[in-house]
Amino acid sequence: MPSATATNGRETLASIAYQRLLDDIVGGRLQPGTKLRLQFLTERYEVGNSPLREALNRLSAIGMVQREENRGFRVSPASADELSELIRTRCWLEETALRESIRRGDAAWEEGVLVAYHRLSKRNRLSDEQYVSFDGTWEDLHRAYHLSLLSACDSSILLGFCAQLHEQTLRYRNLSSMKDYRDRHELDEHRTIRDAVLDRDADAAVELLRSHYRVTGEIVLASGSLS
Amino acid sequence: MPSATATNGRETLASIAYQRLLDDIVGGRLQPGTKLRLQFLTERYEVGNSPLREALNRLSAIGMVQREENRGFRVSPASADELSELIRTRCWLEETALRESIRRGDAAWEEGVLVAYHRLSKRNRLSDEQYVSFDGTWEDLHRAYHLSLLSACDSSILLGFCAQLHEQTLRYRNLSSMKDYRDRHELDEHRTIRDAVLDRDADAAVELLRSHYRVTGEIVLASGSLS
DNA sequence: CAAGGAAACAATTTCGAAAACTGCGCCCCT
DNA sequence: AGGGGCGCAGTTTTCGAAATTGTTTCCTTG
Repeated sequence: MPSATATNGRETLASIAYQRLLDDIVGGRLQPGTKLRLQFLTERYEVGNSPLREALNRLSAIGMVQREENRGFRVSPASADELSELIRTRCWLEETALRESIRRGDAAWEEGVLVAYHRLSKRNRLSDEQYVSFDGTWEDLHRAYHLSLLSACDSSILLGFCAQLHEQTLRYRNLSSMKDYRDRHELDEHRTIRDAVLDRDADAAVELLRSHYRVTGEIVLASGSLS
Repeated sequence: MPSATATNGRETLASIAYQRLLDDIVGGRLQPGTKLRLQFLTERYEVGNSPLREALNRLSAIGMVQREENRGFRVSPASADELSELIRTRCWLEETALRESIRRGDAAWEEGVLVAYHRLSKRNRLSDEQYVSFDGTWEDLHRAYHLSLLSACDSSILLGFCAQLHEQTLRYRNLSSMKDYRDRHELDEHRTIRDAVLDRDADAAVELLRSHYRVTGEIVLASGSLS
């Protein structure tokens, strides 16, 4: 099967449109503030307007697009202010989740963190082209790693909020033009965090994680490209 | 104009359906787990299925309804487990927001808290029937009071999450059959919290707020009516 | 009699067109 | 020259019907 729309079992046009729109917004291919006319979207994604409206409504609920009654949708604007608010909030929420996770996590959780880090580091050494597997993109592995750290916090609600913030900051990262930033010291940071977490050193792990986010944020901010 | 659909300027059928559905779900008039067939909803709210689907999609993004591809929507189930997760998460997030609010809040914020409490207490003394004003229902005032406490945290994202959790727990409160619980000691608790907040005593305020939520949660849990 | 499969039914999802709304330019009037 | 209203083009929103999917029932078969 060549064309892979593989997510899980069921698919509707609305979900497909949702996924592709989300990808294009997070991936930076749809610039912040862009007006999203239905005619344009219909041509681009080859689905009717009903599924598109469904997708847009769902995206507006997670803050990826803005809705104005009777005036349609546009990609959520991006600003330096919003980015720092995003990072600040993310630090708060993930501190809570991480402390709780370290406090409550069992052996299975530790192993999950270990495996997630392993996959990420393997993908980091090998380039995207060499690395052929079922695991998904680097971003998928990155997301999986970060969420695995928090996964033992025993609140799927909090976990969902953190995932939402992850997606939002990922968009800012993709908007700034730092393509090969990936291999800088990120892997070192991820390893250090992993070690602190597995040592159950909550204070150290939290400080490392917050610094990880703040540094990334500052690089994005410094790269210009934001108002 | 007799019939007041007054929110603000613009209205679409989709927004109206969204509001009414949200009201009915939070108000407990649509029981958890209820299958939401479009035909039924069309008759009940007198709008076509396109606006209804829009409303349902938006509601699913904030966790009020569940969506299963190709199988439609149902009101999100309610369980004792989810309620305690909700309360736990809410305590974490509001602790963060409240501490930050107390740390950063200015005079305008203090006055906002004061006014919100005043309106709530006035509505508490007078019954709904006596009290005629532009302020909205008791629940509106209650929500406004709680959010005013957090409003200086300088993160509209966090504030939005807290509002979402408020709505979810409100649904559980309405599901349990404690009608006249309102006047028990709630006003006392609200006053005590207000005083601690205006004294800038973060530790005390947080402890009072968390206890406020936990006690309410336990009363709801004790009232039975949940699996 | 149980199991498998096809057909009818019920519900959701999607499409295409009509209706409603917004924004803008134009004209008229003062 | 300036201000206000009218109408037109473009877009969104909504509706009603068609297509798709899931479910049940009944018939056939081993």
